[in-house]
Amino acid sequence: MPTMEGIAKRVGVSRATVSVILNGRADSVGIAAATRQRVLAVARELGYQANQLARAVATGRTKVIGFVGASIRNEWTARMEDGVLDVAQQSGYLVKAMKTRDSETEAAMIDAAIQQRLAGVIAVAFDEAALMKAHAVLSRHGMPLATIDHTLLNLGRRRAPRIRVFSDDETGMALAVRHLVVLGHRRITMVMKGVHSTSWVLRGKGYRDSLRDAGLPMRAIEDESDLQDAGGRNQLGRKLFGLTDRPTAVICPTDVIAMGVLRIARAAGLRVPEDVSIIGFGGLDTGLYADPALTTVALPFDRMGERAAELLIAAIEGKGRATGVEERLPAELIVRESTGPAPPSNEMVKRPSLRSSGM
Amino acid sequence: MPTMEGIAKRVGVSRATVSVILNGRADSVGIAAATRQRVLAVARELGYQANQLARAVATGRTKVIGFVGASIRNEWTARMEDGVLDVAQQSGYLVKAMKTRDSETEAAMIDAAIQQRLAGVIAVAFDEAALMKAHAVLSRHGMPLATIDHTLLNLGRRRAPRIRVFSDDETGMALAVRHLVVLGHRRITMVMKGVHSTSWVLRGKGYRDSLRDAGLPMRAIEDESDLQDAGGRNQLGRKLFGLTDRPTAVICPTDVIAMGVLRIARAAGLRVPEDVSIIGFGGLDTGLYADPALTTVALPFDRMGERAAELLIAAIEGKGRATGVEERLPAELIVRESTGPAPPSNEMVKRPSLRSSGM
DNA sequence: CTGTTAGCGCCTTCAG
DNA sequence: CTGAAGGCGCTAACAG
Repeated sequence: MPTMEGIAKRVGVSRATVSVILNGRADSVGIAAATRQRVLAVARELGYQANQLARAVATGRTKVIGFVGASIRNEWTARMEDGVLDVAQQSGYLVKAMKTRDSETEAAMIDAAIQQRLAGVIAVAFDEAALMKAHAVLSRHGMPLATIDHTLLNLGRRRAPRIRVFSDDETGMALAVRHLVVLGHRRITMVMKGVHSTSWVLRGKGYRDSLRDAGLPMRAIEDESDLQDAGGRNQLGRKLFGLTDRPTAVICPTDVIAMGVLRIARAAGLRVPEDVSIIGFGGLDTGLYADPALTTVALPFDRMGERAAELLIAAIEGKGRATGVEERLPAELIVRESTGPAPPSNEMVKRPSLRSSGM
Repeated sequence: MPTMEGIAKRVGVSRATVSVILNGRADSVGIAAATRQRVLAVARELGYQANQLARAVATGRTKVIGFVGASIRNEWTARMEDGVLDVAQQSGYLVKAMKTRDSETEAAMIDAAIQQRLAGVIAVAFDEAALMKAHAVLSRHGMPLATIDHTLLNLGRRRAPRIRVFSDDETGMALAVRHLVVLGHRRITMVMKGVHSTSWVLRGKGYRDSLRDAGLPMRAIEDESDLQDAGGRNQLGRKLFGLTDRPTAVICPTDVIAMGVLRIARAAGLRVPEDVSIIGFGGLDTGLYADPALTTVALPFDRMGERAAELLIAAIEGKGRATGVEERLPAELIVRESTGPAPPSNEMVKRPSLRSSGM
């Protein structure tokens, strides 16, 4: 564990000189090239590694940001963190990853972030109350906060403004509807499974508004059954395809639900996309491996992480706007194989065979 | 940004007293309850948060470990990190996540870890040369290293022994074979797609050995085609099901490949599992959403992360064994829907219909 | 029980 | 161009 002190006396200069050289300000201050060479050589020889901790306490700033979210176990959160890591690292920042379970641990992690004197933190999908508190605590310590979520909370822009990055779920859903309309679909239903978050609300709104704009009838099917389970699939299957005017296209609020609907359709003897088109939402990897590969509206998770990090770092380095920054990132339609032209209307009366097993 | 100094003079005691109280050693040292109350009260009132950085430079130790791996974008790496986070946090440790791309960034991240004076680091799937160097550098600074991988490198156990956690892919594969054998399968082939790592070698070995033990003929099909692509699937389809004595079961080295084979089988008009059983390897989430849900050999990614963290922290705190620690974690067979009894032998001659499109 | 002193490794004026 | 001095916030003996 070589220290500047060591290098200094080994070379025969003051440790201040060593400090200047090792921090790259050698020429702005003016150091003899020879001296610099020797110092650098000895540093390398000794395997010197700056103690960033000591440096941080001395300067009062750190190049470390925090990423705190529920669980990296979800593909979307993992992709966000991945994006954060990418830009953080290439900007010379390190990231501390923290996992939360409830608003209690959320608060605990915020405290930890402060104790570590992080330069800023990125919070994903915080509980509203926890978010307010986190913002208050953080801004009190002058630490910028960036969130990746859909909460519309106004946190006040006095001290430290919030940086907010989120996806445009509403327009994304409109993309899905338009895609189907262009393909000739007229009976487009959406499967709903409760409302899990603001983003789900937005997806529902996108569906309704676009359908209205297109002058098409809207039909949302509420369902709470477990699609991992044959019985659950069977139940949704009846609601979905049990009617004579069954939909020619179904929109799902997530890719996982779409995968379930894919199974339901197949079990009902419906071909995808010939008899029915199915479209997911999210753009998760799993849709790539579906049969047929899932058409979906991809959300820019990686990009959201990247932007949050970029904006946060800009704020940390004083290059950002002082007022609150909000950035809505566009969703993108990825057409794969589960959507196709609407079946000719005479075929539309064809009733699917609803077996009670196998679904 | 209240400091101990501030609290001290606010209460009217020395900052040493404050330090003792705030570090919970109040009664082991002996402090008047009244004093303690006041200090604690003021600390809370001021919103005091200890500066862990300063504490670290003073004590020379940190409660921060590093997790460095290729990309959290892969479900397995994400799950490992998730496991690490779980045990680290509940042990009072924080984790710094670092992403590497090549052996160059691997080395850079190791340097960063040292500069941050981390307590230890967990490295995932490092390049062999980088691993050797990392171990050398780290042990030179007295930092324990835990790896999650299959490299058999002997790094010497002198200074800091390596902690190694890995999955038992070989036995896992034996589980898969046994499962199929019990179901009556006799023609079990394995799809190989090059050898990507030591773990793949182990999987192949597990397949061959178990098959030999069962006295069954072995058949591994080498294939490099892209299963995302219909043409690629078609190609593998011919190799797999084009023969008269087509296999009744196929084993895949990964779940993603298994998903592709599922598509191939369906396109060939083969029912799964009635006509052919398909089994994956890995236990990724995507297999859950397959149709039929994929039977697979699940690798304990989360657990691997947990164990690596537990072992590393034990080493950090001096509770671990001084010699190298190796831990092989068992794989687990998860039977879902893609495997079933072997078809009666008279059916085995049935040739699948090989359409050239749709596969 | 409390205060004093020294020091962790580094940074930052400010004289020489 | 270089050295000395003081400080960051906290810990760790060791006296009072």
